[in-house]
Amino acid sequence: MKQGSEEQLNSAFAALADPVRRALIARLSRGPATVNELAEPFPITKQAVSKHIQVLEQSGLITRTREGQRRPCHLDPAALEALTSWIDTHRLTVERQFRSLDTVLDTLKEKES
Amino acid sequence: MKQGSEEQLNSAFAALADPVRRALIARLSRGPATVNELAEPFPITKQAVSKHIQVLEQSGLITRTREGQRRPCHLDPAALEALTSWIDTHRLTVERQFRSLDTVLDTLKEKES
DNA sequence: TGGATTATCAACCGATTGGTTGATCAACTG
DNA sequence: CAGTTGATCAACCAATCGGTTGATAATCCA
Repeated sequence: MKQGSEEQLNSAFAALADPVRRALIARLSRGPATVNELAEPFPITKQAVSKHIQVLEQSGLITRTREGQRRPCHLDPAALEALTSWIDTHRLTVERQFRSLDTVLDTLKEKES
Repeated sequence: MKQGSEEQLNSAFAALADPVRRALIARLSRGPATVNELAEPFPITKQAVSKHIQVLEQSGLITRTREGQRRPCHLDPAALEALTSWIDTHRLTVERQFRSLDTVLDTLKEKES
């Protein structure tokens, strides 16, 4: 599932945009689980959940192993970290920019008095 | 644009899933800009960019002010922070879980020897 | 072997998305 | 005032999305 980092961000953010998939992530953060286990709490078909899981897998947010007929899902913290990293870069940039604007305003105020 | 926090996450993550909108975010992190300024680098129509901006505004990631006929856009760092907060919660949970699994494995290994 | 369990594939459907063109609105400027 | 500029609205289109049902594959178990 190799992708450019741009496509990684596309698919990972898109994956998180769905509340069902976010609930799956939340569940998997507490430990691996199979499709049936993951599907159980939802009022939709197992096929629909299976599709959601494939979306998560393709985005790199989860990985899957084989255990006989089961395919347990595991959350990948590194993939999550890549997202916070992108967001934080820009958040910090804008916050820095705000702070330097504050400094300018403070300086002007000082000159007034 | 009041929404439940669930819908906030839906729309904010969906907003970040598009590379054009992420580029707009990146641009706005370096300071406010108008629609025309934002649209200039893109090979799509100004109307399309205007739609992207409306998506970003609805998601709460940006806010807009009035300056005569211009509508400058401003990036909201708090909205970004809400996203990293959600992601980090689950990332930390799964990392904690990994560490405790490691501990169990180490304990087993010790018993072996 | 044959039946249950786990999971996916395939085809389809309605809604949403990202883009277009053309018209319109609102505010500045001569 | 008329013309230009900044931005949006409206209608449309192809592609994607989230869901369904039904069939199929693969593994386990008795």
